Amino acid sequence: MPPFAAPTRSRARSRRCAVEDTIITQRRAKAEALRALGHHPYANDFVVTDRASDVHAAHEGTDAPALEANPVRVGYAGRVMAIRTFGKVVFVVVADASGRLQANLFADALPEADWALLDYLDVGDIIGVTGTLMRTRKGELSVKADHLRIVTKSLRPLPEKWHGLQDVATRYRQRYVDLIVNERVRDTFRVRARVVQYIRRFLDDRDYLEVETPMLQAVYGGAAAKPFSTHHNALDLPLFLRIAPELDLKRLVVGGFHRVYEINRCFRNEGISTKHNPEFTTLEFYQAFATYEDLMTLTEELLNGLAIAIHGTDQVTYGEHTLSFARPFRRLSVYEGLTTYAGVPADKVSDRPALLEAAARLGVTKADTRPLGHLQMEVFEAAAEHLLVQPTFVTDFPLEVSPLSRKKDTDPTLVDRFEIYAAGREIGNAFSELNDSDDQRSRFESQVAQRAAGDEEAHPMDDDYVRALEYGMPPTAGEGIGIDRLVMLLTDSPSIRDVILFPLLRPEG
RNA sequence: GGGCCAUUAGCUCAAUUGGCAGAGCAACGGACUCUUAAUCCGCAGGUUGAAGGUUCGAUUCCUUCAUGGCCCA
Repeated sequence: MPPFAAPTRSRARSRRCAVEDTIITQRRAKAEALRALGHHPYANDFVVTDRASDVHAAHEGTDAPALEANPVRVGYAGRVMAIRTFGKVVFVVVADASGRLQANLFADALPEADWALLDYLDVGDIIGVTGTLMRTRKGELSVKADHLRIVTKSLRPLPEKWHGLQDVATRYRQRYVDLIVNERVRDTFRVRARVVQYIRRFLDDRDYLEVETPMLQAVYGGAAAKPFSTHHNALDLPLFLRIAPELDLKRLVVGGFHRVYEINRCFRNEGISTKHNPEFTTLEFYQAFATYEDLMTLTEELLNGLAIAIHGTDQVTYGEHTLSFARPFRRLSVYEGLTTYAGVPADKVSDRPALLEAAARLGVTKADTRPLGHLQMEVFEAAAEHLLVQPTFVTDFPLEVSPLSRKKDTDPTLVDRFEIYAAGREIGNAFSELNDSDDQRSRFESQVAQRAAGDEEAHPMDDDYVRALEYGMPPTAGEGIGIDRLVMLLTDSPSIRDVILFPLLRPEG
């Protein structure tokens, strides 16, 4: 950085924060005033006995006379989301982790010392309240406070109450603020947790074993992608962050764990978009003595059950679409897709000039140098991918783009593989696994050759994986599902960043 | 990597052809014992993302940069 830049930037920062600083200064002064009154502004001794949502659930139907006749004591704590002052009555909207419950502060019902705290109370503070349940004249179930504590003094002002926080950069950088003020964001991540929980239960119930395999790998593989590189100092060893757990999971199948799965992070050193974050979460599962067709059935069951578990129906709204997860899902072979969507005649799907013509028509560039299978997939993706809105199994992929998949018995140029698409995006990828070790070795060799020819995403050789197959892997089918993309569908989120708590951004200046 | 768009008060947003930079919420001072985005009175808050340029005059036009968004690769 040029030496003259530093003072310019620091001056800009202090200027920008000048007003905010006055608010922080005011609030810090309030915290000091609380200390002077003998109140710890960061006390940790308030006893919480109730949660807002439980209180609402338990007393939803209790009317005002009943609450007066049989007083219900409540002690709860949460963040102040709104303060409405009417002289000797103050209404405070308090949000805890479960929901909101209004505290009604009456001057004649609170100790004088507690009432005095109102002078130092701001929206954003975390308070503890005890009192009895009541209903306001408008009927709101709320707490008539007989004790108020400021448990945590907040120094920074929250975003505006009605519009919340809109600026996406701030929402992602300061997710904690986003979560405080945007209810929908909290819901999204609650759904995400339920999705993962559902999947675990689904697989556990089917006797799959959950495992954890290395994220740091000396040899990466299992997908066509560029890895992150790192280095282990003690071993002086170059390492990669895994791009997929696939090869380790299949080693476990060789070892006798015939049903395994892993839900965890993968890393790909590639571009960022609404569909791509450099680190993302996948489910991968492998089942011995199964075929990719078995996995289509299993996938239908999983996604259908998941939609119903989350939304209560297999019809899921995503943007302008309604996705139907009713079984069975549509099936479409790559060749059918080339004909239907790319206008390639059915007898020309392996004809290079016909594919190049379609590629040119679709605006696919640099297609002419790629092996046939890559060309077919580039044309397919350009023509069809964005149109596959309803859940669709795309089947029968070319061999060249599937170096770990089993060849079709009926056509050795194709493999027993499918990808599941929904909302115009790939959600998952599955195949009958290649367990012929000699075939696998030669597939790796051709990958290495493609790599040498400039394909940075081609697989490197993995001798140990071939050695594992030489011991014999039972016939197996395996699948990977992008958890982030799946959660996007189930939470109606347009960007992957909406379903990742802390998506990657450039550091702040 | 390329194209387009955006960046104005803590937050959400205005600002006519290049002519005094505004509002709501939040804050601050005050009134108010039933509000639900409470209401009312008052007050304060800005080097308009950064650096240059054109101009008597720039939030506005031009260049570069930064950050973000969308589309394409």
